[in-house]
Amino acid sequence: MATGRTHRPATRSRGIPEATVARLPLYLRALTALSERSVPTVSSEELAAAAGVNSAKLRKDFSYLGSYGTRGVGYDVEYLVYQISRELGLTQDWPVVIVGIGNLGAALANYGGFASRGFRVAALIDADAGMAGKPVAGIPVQHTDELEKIIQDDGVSIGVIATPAGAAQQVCDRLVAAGVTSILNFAPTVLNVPEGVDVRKVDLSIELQILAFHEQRKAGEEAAADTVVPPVAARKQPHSTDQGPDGDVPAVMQA
Amino acid sequence: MATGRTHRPATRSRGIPEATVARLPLYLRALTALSERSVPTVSSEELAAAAGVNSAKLRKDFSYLGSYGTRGVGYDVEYLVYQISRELGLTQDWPVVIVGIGNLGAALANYGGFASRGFRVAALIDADAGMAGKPVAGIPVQHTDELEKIIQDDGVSIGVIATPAGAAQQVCDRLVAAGVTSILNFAPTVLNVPEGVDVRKVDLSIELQILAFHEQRKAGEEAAADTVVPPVAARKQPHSTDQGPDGDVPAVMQA
DNA sequence: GTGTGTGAATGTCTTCACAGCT
DNA sequence: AGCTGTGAAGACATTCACACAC
Repeated sequence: MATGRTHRPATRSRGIPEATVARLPLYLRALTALSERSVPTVSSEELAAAAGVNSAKLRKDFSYLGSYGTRGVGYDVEYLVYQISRELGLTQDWPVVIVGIGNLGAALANYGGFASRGFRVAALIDADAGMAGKPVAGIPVQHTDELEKIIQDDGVSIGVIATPAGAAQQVCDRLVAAGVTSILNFAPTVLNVPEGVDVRKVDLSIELQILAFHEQRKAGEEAAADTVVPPVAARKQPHSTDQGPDGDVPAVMQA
Repeated sequence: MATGRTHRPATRSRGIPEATVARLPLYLRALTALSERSVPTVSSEELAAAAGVNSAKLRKDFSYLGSYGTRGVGYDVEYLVYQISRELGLTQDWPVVIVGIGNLGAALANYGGFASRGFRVAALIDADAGMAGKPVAGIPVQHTDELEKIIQDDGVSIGVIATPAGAAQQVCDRLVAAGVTSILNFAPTVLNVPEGVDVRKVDLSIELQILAFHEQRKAGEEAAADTVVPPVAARKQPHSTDQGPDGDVPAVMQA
């Protein structure tokens, strides 16, 4: 699945499943919190609870990275933080441009977790000439004309699109032409990109619609006490919390 | 999987796969665009291209809803819009509260796709008393004290959390206690909720980290021309576009 | 005893390929 | 002739359950 999976035996090969990659940031966040509290080691059970997944999944995930735990003891927090950071490529820092500095763009620029985790806002870009020079989150907004120059000068490979839907494809084309190969798209549009460029999208309205679907389902069920289903007891999740967190199976990897 | 799947044969039962549910909003958006251009019918191939998926997947997805197409012809646009809207529960309108009116909350409040698709912003809530009364997107911000009253009076079942991470769990608890059963969480925290409450999370920093992983991989590959992999040709996606869109396999459905 | 690491089993999603309706 | 709808195959992901290391 990954781009070039060689046929190596199995363990520690290149070839971490996408589902696992999507959870690594979650583990990393939980581990960072533990690290700040100076907790030295953690069991899969504890860490899984903090990350909102179940422990078997977590252990399987970690097994793709290598054998970083100690049987009977658990995982060394600092060591794991480092290993996951490295695996995710966060030991280097990635310059990022944000295009479209409306409320959303400003929110992103102000977002703390940005700078803290290997990302650096290289530039804020907006099409409105009136915004040029105005500082947002301490960084002066620049006009779209500067886009190509900035990307090339700073070696930016990750772009964030926070423009209205109508402008997104055009911005995307310019980003890609200038050398960006990963795009995080907040505009509600499907972007067309050439092969080799990754796109991930974040779409508020889609998330809400999915919630509405489940919400509707719940309402329908109350009325349907005629089916074979015991009122509410039949739900999954036998025991504890397990913030069935979400999932998110990217498979972005495309054209 | 779903809450109470009865053992009925197969077709048109309750039991639309989560992966399908996650794509329905995408189809709906593409169909709405076609509808606005007064296109009467569309083939699975065309619609799939517009939504950024492949046509087999789209047909399979629609088959869970029923047989709404016509062989040799395609799908009736208006009819499909209606059927998908109904399936997603968008024919009723859902009052939503947004808690935390910073840049992000304001961006969400201003987001157009909101009102247009069955959602109505019932209230904007912020803990800062200084913001009370100030209009955002034409709606006056209210203080957190009003939270419970608003939820009960308006019968709000969907809440959006756009607060800082530190406040999120507390806000969540209050939302749930007041009757909210679906939560869209923008704060970078794992929320603990009782069984029966759905949580979806949107997390900028996680998305960026996933992009960084793939970005790093690309960089590594260029150097690794020693493996059995032809430089760049081995990538998937044999032919056309197919905005390998993303995926997103929720499985939220839990406690 | 305790908790990791992992084969094997199960479940879910995607893709193929073609029968069957229009 | 064209395009949908869907069984069957394959890929992927999760969960189980236990051997093994500490």
